[in-house]
Amino acid sequence: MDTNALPGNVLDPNCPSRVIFQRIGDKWASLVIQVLGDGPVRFSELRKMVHVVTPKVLTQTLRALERDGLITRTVHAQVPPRVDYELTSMGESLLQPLTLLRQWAESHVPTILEARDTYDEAQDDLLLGSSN
Amino acid sequence: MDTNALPGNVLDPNCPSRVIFQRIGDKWASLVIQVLGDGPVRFSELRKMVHVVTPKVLTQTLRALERDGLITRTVHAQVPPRVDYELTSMGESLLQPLTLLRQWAESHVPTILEARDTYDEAQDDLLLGSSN
DNA sequence: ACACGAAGGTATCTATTGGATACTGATAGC
DNA sequence: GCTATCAGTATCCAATAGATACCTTCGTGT
Repeated sequence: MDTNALPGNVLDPNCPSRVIFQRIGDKWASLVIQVLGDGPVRFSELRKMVHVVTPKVLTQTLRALERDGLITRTVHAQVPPRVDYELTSMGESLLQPLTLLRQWAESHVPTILEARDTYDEAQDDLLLGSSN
Repeated sequence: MDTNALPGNVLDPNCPSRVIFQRIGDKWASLVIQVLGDGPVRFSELRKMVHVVTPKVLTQTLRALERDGLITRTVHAQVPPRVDYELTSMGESLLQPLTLLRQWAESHVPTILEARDTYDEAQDDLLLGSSN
């Protein structure tokens, strides 16, 4: 009997919502989506904008996002090749929650950096203080 | 509201906001914070609620969140020991954007699963194409 | 006296992932 | 021919996540 007949329970590892939640939180995926918020961008531009990501990892990220229907990949038959990545409407719908999160992060930078300093100093004191 | 001139630019790898943004998106951190949204929880309870996380990784996650001032760690001097983890007010302020993201994920589960099926079938067709 | 169990972790080892770097293939321009 | 461009692969190595075993402290049961 699973306690999660609900469609979404991020705490249940068997629930797809957890996988999806973690895909959104992916190191690069969320950045890519935010970059694409201003319109289609080609591969090499993405690499420059979301620096410093290696081509392998960027490709993996883009494929995963494409597979999940968040972006589209359009190959223009020309040489040198041109490939545009663009948000789908579902991808666009993710923009707002992601932006809120980014704004939270940006507005709390000073507080967090301060907390880190305090924490690190306390750790130093522990190590040096008792000489155990 | 100008989001580009802010001191934080998640696209800049040298900017702390990117590090913080990615800490929020961490696989376990975001789940832990949501669990703590209902009040303090002890270590062993966290392990059960956020399954399946190993103690090592949970400890790493909790330490990182504590260092960033998002949670507090309270040791009760008793045997067996009791350690409670609790959101700080900053941690609580993260709850809402995180909840929005979770709700987005949960509400888009069916669409995404469908997109995956479609994508995977297309890939299969490509691979088998020569023999079709 | 002895062992056991609970809670909150560490220690250690291996599997998976991420990252750096080099390379490919098609073609247009020199 | 030689080179440059673009969108990736291929390969190898380092960093991270995960599985498992173990530690400590003390109250309780036998």
